Amino acid sequence: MTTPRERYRAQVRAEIKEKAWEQIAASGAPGLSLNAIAKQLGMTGPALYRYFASRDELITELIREAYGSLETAVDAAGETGPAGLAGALRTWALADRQRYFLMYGTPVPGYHAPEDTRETARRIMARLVAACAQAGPGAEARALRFWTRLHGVLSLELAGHFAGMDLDPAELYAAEVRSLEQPELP
Amino acid sequence: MTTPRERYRAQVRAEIKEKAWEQIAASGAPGLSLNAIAKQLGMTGPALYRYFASRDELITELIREAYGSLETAVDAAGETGPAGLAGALRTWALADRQRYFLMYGTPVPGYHAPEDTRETARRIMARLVAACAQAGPGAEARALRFWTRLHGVLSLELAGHFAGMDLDPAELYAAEVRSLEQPELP
DNA sequence: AGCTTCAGTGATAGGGTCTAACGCATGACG
DNA sequence: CGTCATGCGTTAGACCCTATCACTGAAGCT
Repeated sequence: MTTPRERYRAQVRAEIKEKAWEQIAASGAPGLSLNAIAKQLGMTGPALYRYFASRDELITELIREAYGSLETAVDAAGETGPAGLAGALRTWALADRQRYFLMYGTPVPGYHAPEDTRETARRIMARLVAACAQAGPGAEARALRFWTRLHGVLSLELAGHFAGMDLDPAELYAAEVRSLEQPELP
Repeated sequence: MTTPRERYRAQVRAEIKEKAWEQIAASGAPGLSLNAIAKQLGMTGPALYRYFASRDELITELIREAYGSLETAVDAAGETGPAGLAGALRTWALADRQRYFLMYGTPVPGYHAPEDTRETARRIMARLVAACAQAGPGAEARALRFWTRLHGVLSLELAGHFAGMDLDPAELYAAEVRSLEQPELP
């Protein structure tokens, strides 16, 4: 049973995170400003500290959400095999590139992700291994290659490094997916 | 012929960039502070604006330097073929991970790299294509795979995503290098 | 009805970027 | 060699930011 206070609190927390996502999409994580969020919600800056202990904690919470949403996206791909999973990953990433970079982008020296996101990461990896198991032997190694190769194409595409290169990122991505379906020579 | 003024100016600019690199290595690009740099050099914050028009311009200059240093690293690898080039890339990246992420990390929405760094990037890519040409047909496609696959492993390693996974990043990297040496099935 | 809890406020400290006006030394030049 | 302009570095200040603190007032609870 939730009290009215708790419901209100959850509501405001959700609104803060929503505005935070908008700001991050617009100007990246370093551009996120608690003051600006508060203003958008019609309150003053310090009020937000009722809901998040610090700016870092808010960002950590967003990272948590990002991991969670990737997990549900991967789960939703279900038993569609490696190719289906790869497709789901790409559409998920393209839906919000800054969300992708929040997880896989430039690390902040000294920052360590909380343990629960690392657990989520492990679960996602397990899903990946399971999907690769039905495509041949050596599921772990296959899943690892899957991850690194797709991340390679995806992160470069999302960062805009293919701009002006007369190249279709989707095709490049698809080619890597195909490369993962055939067995690797030692 | 350089005047004393010019020499002094170049010297101070170099010192600023040196301290900037130290700060970036220690706390990432968002943590770079002109005030802190000025203090380290024994002057006050505004003095730095004699040397760089803005914080962004200083960072842009560092990005330029990063591209330049990667180009010289790649050039130094010379005619050692794809494998040698891959090794040079990895040691260059490991030498300063934040430098790598300055080039290939999270992009800032709205920021566009200056044209000369894009030219440097093209030259580096040309080197890569040349190295791949001696390893078989389809040099461009091969070079592209080379780039995306190595970046995939390297960026995940540098960001610490392999931590606690009981896995040797160097071996993973080497495996990808091997994968690039064999011809790809369509 | 009274009391407690807590959301939101303004004030304040301390940091950042960046502009503007000002002293002052140094190099340039007649 | 003396004069003068160039330009380096300063302080002051505008305007951001995060974060803390004491306080007010309303809402919920007993």
